[in-house]
Amino acid sequence: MTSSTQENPLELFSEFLAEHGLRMTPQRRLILEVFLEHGGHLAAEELYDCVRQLDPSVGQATVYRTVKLLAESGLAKAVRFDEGVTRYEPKHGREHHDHLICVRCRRTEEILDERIEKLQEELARKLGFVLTGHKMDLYGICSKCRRKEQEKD
Amino acid sequence: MTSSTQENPLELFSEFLAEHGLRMTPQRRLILEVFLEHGGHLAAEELYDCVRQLDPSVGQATVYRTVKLLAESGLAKAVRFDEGVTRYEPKHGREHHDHLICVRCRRTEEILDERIEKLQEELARKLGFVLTGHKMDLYGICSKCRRKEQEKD
DNA sequence: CTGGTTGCAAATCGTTTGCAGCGCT
DNA sequence: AGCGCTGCAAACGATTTGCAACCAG
Repeated sequence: MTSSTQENPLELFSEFLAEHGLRMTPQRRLILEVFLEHGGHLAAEELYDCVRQLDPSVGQATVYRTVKLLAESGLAKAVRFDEGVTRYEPKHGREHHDHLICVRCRRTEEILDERIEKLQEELARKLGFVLTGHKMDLYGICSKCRRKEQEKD
Repeated sequence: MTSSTQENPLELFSEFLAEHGLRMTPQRRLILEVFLEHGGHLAAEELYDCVRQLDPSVGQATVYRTVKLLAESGLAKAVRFDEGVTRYEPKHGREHHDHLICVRCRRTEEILDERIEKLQEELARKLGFVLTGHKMDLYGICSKCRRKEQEKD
């Protein structure tokens, strides 16, 4: 149970920082905690708002810089939906997944389909590419929002 | 051959404008022409550069505004890769497709796999969503770039 | 004429960066 | 002491908006 993939994120982040000649600080610790606790797809700006409530002295530049480090360390993953902002989701110990987003209420489901993943590989290989990653976002209207719209009619 | 889906884009755009109480202008005509002729995934800024070469009096705000109208009219489709800019591709009369992007040289292939499309529908339906659209970008290294990298070793 | 359209410049949004001071190690 | 870290504010790139002059219907 002490295998490296199950170490806690804080330690992993500290290790990453140390390996790169960087340091763990109270701000970074706090930002990481808030980020992990929230869980969802947080924009840097939103993360900043959350962090500020716990410690108003933290600057937004620090949040932006830290969230980038989290992405580099592999603890966070940057995701971009059809808006103009970069969001981050916790990645440590989590399986790869894609997203199903409700265009009305913005609720987001995580999805995964092995058959699709296989077909993606196959498709890329046929065109001479070696896949390094992919993103797939499905947009639709969730059942709750459809119900709401029917009530209006 | 005069069916509405095969009308030429200029007419379609004029119709769209008229239906919305808007007007066709020389600037809009020029921007549409340049956009269609280029064909690729053009950012508004790049489109502005092209247009400016033909008519330096056109302002960039006009280009940004027009490209948005094109997207609303259905003649263009906004695509966002992993950069920070919105690109537009001609959509009129074109089949839906996804993208396979080389992370080294940024070359982009258009791809389509019916099996994947079907699975996407199925996946969404299972979760109670009605799909309105999707985006799938595959990232990889193309054969040309792989060859280049091997030469360096 | 009227109301949409234009170019310009200023404003905005999300994000990055320069810098002087601070705090680990 | 040295080097990374911080908050601040200014800078940034992409995009949007306010406005007065302009022009299409």
